Amino acid sequence: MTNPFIRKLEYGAQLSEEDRRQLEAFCRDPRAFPAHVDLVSEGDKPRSVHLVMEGYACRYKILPDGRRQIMALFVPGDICDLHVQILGEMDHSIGTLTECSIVEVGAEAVDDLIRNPRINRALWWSTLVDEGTLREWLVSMGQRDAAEQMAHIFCEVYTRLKAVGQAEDGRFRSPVTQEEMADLMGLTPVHVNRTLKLLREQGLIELDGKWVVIPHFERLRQCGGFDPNYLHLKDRNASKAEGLQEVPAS
Amino acid sequence: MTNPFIRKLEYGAQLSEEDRRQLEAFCRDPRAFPAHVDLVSEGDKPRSVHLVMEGYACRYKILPDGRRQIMALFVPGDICDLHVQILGEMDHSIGTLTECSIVEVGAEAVDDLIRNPRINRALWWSTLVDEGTLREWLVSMGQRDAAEQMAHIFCEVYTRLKAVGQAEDGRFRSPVTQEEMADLMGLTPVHVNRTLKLLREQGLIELDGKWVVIPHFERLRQCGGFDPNYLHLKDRNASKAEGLQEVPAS
DNA sequence: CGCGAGGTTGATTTGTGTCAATGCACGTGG
DNA sequence: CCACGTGCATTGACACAAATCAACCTCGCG
Repeated sequence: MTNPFIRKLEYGAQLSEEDRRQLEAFCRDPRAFPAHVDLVSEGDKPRSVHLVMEGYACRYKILPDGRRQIMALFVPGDICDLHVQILGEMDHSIGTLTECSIVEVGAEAVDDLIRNPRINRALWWSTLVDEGTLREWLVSMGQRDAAEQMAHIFCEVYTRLKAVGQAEDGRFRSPVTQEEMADLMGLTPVHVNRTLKLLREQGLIELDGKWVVIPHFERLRQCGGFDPNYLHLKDRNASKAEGLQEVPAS
Repeated sequence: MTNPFIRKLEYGAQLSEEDRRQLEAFCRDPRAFPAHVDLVSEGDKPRSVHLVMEGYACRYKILPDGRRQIMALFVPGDICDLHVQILGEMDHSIGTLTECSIVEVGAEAVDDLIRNPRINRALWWSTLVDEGTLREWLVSMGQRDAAEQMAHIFCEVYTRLKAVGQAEDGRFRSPVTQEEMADLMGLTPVHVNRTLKLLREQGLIELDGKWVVIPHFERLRQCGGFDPNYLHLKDRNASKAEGLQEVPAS
């Protein structure tokens, strides 16, 4: 099982072999995108739905004066805009950060998935986790200083990547520039650089080319005050008990 | 029509008389809560769903060292935790800010609503708007300085209250303390006080007891860079065309 | 080999936090 | 009816984190 989408959804519901086949079919035919291009732009009428299979993408907004805020990071297995067709127009943009392999499908294909109650439950789960992640980012921006925030986000990204088999033990690829990290954390590139240096000096992270190395996760976790509960990755067993129970259409 | 829940959902879908009766029945039996009590606490297993009919409530998180971040503000018509039963445990708390009148119902009652395709669409719409609001708050915390952020949030609250008939022309009740505003904006109470003073000096707002007065909305809007598109309050006519079209179960 | 994007560093400014004192309104009990 | 306490708002002096400005460095690539 190397399909990150299926791996991710397994955390949200107990899937059958048949469910997995259905999801596999859904992911057939990903398309390659270069780095730094928009998949959807603010103001667009939403049409297709995007699922990241490889690479990193993000959700962002640009203010009239050019300031940019990244509001979500998408890693393999993440769906960017499930259900957004309900809204008349996009209030933000979605773009790639790196080269990406992306499944782009129409609303009908999503509807097919959603008719499967276990998959529906899993997709709802992923929507709620996305919201929880956004909330945690808000907490980081509001209450944590730059070092805490950076440690927190490294912990989160590592945990999310690990969950879908996209991180090695204690290290993950991060071809993200410091300027992009700045847009993500609401800081200046200069301060991102200094903060990275600080974390390096404290031995909390190491940067090895395009890899981020976490020599001692527990120390980094503590620095950022990271508590993975908001990712809800441990619920699978809890939901196994009621895993076959139908989630009401919603 | 004074029911704020129905007024709000009218923005998300074209409702029939029958739909309104169903929603009205759903809201029967609100319960009074005092100010500053939790409706749901972090770590709880989620059970009931909460709908605010009167007063203000909020979603918040407290860090181990006591810092608090408010992540969402609920005004009359807002549902706090639709669908959260899917998750094993709450990753945040929900509490009242003022005295509140709140409808508290089990998941089954929500399922009944959701079987109605127009109401289902409207609830999806409200979920997406909540997410959009959260994203906009992230932008505020990341990119806007204290004055911009405060102007922005006043514009948002005024617009949301106006949409459900809970604000008068150019003024709304705000029995929120400066300390709560601080938790909401990620600032200190002292700085909130100074920022309020600044906005007052610039004639952008006036404080009259428990009322916030906006003498000239356009000026405040411009100060905060507020663009109401993320509230998606203008979509009703757009969706009227396809208003009766069934939203697929999801 | 030279150019450019991204990374690094230092000096300085600015916005916000911190600490501490004061004011003011309201409610309660003597 | 007054005295007091309590919660919230206000203000000032000062500390500190992050922004800003500017220079320089490094490395990959044409």
